[in-house]
Amino acid sequence: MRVTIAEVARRARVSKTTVSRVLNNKADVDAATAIRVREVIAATGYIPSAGAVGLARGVTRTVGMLVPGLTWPWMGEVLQGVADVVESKGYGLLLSTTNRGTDSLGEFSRQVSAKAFDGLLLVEPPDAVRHLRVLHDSGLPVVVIDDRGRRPAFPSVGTDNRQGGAAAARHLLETGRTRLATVTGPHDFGCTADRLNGFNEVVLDAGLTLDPRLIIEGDFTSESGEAAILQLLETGPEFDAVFAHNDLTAAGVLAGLRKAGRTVPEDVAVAGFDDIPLASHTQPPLTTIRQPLRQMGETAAGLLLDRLAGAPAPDAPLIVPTSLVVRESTRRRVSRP
Amino acid sequence: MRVTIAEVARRARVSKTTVSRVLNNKADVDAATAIRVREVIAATGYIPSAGAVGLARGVTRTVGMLVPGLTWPWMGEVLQGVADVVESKGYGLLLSTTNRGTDSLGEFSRQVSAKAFDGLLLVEPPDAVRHLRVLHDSGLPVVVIDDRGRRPAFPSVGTDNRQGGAAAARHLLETGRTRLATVTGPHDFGCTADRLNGFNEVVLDAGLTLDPRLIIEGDFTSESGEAAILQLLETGPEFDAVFAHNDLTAAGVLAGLRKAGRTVPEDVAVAGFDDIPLASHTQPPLTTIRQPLRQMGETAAGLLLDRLAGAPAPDAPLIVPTSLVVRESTRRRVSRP
DNA sequence: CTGAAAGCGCTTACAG
DNA sequence: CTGAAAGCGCTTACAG
Repeated sequence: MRVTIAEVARRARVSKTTVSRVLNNKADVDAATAIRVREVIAATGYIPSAGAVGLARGVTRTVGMLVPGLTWPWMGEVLQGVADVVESKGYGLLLSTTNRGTDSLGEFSRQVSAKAFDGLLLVEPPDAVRHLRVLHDSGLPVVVIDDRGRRPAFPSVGTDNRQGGAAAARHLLETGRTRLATVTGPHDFGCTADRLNGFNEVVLDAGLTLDPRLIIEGDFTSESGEAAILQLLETGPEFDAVFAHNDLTAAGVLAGLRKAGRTVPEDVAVAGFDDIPLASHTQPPLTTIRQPLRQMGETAAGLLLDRLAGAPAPDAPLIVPTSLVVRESTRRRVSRP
Repeated sequence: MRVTIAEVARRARVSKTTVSRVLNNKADVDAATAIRVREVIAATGYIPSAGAVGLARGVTRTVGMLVPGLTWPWMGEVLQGVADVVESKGYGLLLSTTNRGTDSLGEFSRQVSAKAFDGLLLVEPPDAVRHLRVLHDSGLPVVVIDDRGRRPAFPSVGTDNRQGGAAAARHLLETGRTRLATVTGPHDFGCTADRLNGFNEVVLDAGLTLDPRLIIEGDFTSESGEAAILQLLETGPEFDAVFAHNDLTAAGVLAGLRKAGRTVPEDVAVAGFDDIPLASHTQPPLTTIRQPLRQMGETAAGLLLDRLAGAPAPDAPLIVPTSLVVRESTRRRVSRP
């Protein structure tokens, strides 16, 4: 039989009110009384029912998190970052996915409306945006983890895609490459434009230009990377480096180059974006722009918890910086005579 | 302002009892009344408060899931499988990790005791086993997803490690290899023994024997795979195939062989276990024994939900079969004259 | 077929 | 410093 506050009160010969007071560390409880109550609590192993507390207090100490899918290569890191801070603050994490489509969103909306959680963490909502506006406007604190650079209307945390693109260009130029190709992400993603712009800017600064024929749109899959390279090799101008807008694409680029008999990094240098686990295991290991995924998760969760604690929403997206991770795929060529 | 059952009752000119009845599709409600109530519900967008329902009914329609870490390469698939069935049944998924050690476990135990969920899904509890016994004995339905082959005392779902090991051996022998090396998982994991035994059995059946000097213990990291191979190459007898007990280890094996100048699959064939996303992107792509991770998650969640619905606990672990995924790393050698 | 009332396990004014 | 009572938003015997 579960022990309740009434049982504790009975055993400690006080009212439920008093037990509640010591439970919540309110002042104005006689020291001796408090000790007695604490002893009973310890002896019975009493833990307040989360549901009852939530109902009485109007909060759940739970945050919801809605993600498009759990199998994406970078999702684990984000989740871990979120879980770390959420748990350390004593909150629960209620996870939902959108990948059953409308069904999931319906179910999810129910949970929201059922007040199953106090705040909401969102990863890159696919087409749920209008649902979200409603939620947000109805007072539910929302923070989005934005890997697409959409700069949403809600508080969000993202990464510096422009700076990342610039770092990639700088690095490729430093290793002596001059004919730079790019396989981008989908053109309607904000991050694609940002990465491309940062990249382009550095190239221009170096007195070079980006050949438009060397910019191919991909879709963030390795298949698209391989296809892009094969196409480039067949019909495009020569190039000595490829910047892929994510690591999966870069892996496809490596595969394509290998099939075509080009060596990396001797013939062509390849750089990716993300630094997913795969990146260090490709052949050759992949130079990439690291997204601080875990830190993004931590930051987002921290921001949400702050808002639940009453902090105002920040007026601009929180941006965590990328960093360059150099591996074999961009090693400087041995200079030829 | 949130709309409550009282508000719906007032507008529909019935009692809360009646509203509750139509909400829960009980019989014995006048058709016209029911329609009227439903209209009010639709008009107000009323959704019952999950907390209040839970308190009144004594259940939360939420399952907890405790995982050692979210960044493990195969965790995403398992989570996705779990989330799919849990969500499709209208349950919530409350996620916790153990990776803050004792803290997390304490927090988690609180949630359990606070009755924050109806049942519990466990991934390979590190040292939480005795906590678990207590929970389970106290009536909380528990299902463990077992990737270590410990054959726990609770209902569990696992994979057929023995059969997987056998399939690996069979495949390597079929490609003409005869001197088989193995880099195992930690020796105290049940899956290590099972994979090894299945492997060994097939080898014996083929009239060959496993050279004990060609069996090295690893720890499931790529570093351990690379180290094992380098050691074998330096001090061990010759070998023409390696079975690594997981894909990460196999990736290390590939790296070690490459450093030593051995080619795969020409000089040495390599097979892994798991089929994590990495496996198809190594060079050469890795033949591996696929663990049906997502299916394991689905099965475990289904089992738990069945138990919540009153089904008895199965008396034996549920075992989902592995399958062989053939890629380049074990391609048959072109026969030499 | 329907409703008043008690109860789920807490918290929180309010009164003393 | 302490407790009785109302309330959080539901469900469920029970009575009609």
